Amino acid sequence: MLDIQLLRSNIDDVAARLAARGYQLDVQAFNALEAERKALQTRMQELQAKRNASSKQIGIAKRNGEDVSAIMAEVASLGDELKNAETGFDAVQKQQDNWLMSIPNLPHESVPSGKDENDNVEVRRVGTPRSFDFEIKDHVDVGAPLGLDFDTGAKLSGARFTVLKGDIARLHRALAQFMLNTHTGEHGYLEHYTPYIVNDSALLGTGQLPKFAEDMFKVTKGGEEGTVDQYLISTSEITLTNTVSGEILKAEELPLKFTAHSPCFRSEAGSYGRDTRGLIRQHQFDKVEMVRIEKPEDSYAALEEMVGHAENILKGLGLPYRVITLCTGDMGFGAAKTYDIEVWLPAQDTYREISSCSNCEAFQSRRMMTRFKDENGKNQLVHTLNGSGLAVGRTLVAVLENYQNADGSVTIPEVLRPYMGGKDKIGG
RNA sequence: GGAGAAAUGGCCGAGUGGUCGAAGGCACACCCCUGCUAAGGGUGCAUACGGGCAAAACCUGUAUCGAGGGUUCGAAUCCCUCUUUCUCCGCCA
Repeated sequence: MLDIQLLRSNIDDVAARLAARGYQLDVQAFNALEAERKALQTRMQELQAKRNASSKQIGIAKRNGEDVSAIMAEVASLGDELKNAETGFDAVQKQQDNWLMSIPNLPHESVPSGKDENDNVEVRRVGTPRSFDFEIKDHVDVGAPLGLDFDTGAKLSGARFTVLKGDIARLHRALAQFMLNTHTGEHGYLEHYTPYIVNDSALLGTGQLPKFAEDMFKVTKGGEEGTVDQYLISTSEITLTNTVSGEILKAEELPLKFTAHSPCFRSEAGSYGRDTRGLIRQHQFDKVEMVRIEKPEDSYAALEEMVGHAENILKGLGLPYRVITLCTGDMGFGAAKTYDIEVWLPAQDTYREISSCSNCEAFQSRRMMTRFKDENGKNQLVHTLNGSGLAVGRTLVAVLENYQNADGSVTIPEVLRPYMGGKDKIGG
């Protein structure tokens, strides 16, 4: 959520910055709504003040045993007018809130401007794609004999669900373990285990709602709609970030660095026909997530550091990758700046996204009301960051493709072998 | 699932219809006093939004005592619904 004060004082500037990310801010509509709000609020508050003053007088008069019928009559006449003013104000306020909640974040000044993914800027490439002296297979064909089973997944749950069996299930688990151990042991993140079902308030906090309900899986308890809507998490960014919603943190507690391994559920609405083959785009996939709660002045250094933490996983696994800065037009709703990490997939002969690290600045904390007390004792909104470290399913894809051998086996990256009972390869 | 109790400021805790945004204590900040320590005295100390202001300081208004509704001229206090916590019973991995 943007600061409404900024909209009030600098709306043209805000509109221009939003235009860079392809969002048309309706300045006129805002100004009209704002004028209406101001008039209604002033009127309402005047009436409330009048009522409060009269009620106070009644109290005093009664205590002194005086006659109060005159004041009673006077204040009674306020009733309807006050009720109307309150109703009107509430309606406008709600309209303004909903609208505000649907405006994306402002891009940071360092973000390259551009229209779509073609305007993203490559920052660096690390590692050299391996050259193969045999006909390579994609991960679907490499994985099939090892226990990668799309048919059974489809039988159980439909398209975009998969069953992993045997060594490949273990490899999948090994990847998550390696990531989690690295982030907790070497990067200083606190491991969390969190719910996979959350209330809508959490999704409002991190920005999945109100705008992106169609991307989520909604769940019901016993088949009945409860008093609050609940959803499967699409990322543990939601739970990790919302652990501090509504809190006023102490400055010395910051930064907070959280990590969790969780499944992610995404309806993938609107992606029919895209990445239908294989594990790339699933309704359910695992991810190890990093979340950081930072002081504003530290958040951009933290973003760089967190990208480095995600990169360390790829370096450890020996997978070639590149880091790109998303342009203004390609960033997600809540991000002020995003780096994507793309891993080399030899069968696709291209780099594919495997991590996304974003600084949301105060966009989420303003929605969640997460603040900290600064040196002057003032409450300031924190900055929130999140990043995949990494998407486990896609990492599995990358390992299968990059480490495949001519005989159909897959070499296990060195760092994973302790998790694989010491094996150096599977299959073949 | 059943029965009961509870939810108040950073924390503890008083407050059952009227100068209550809320006593008191703790914590915290500043000042005074005290030759250390401890104790004592004073002052300050919730949040959001609106208006005044170019802005800060400040002044002022409104709202907020788990959430949402209701009764009333007036609600922390009464009524309803919900949420959460605790105790007991049942069920269950």
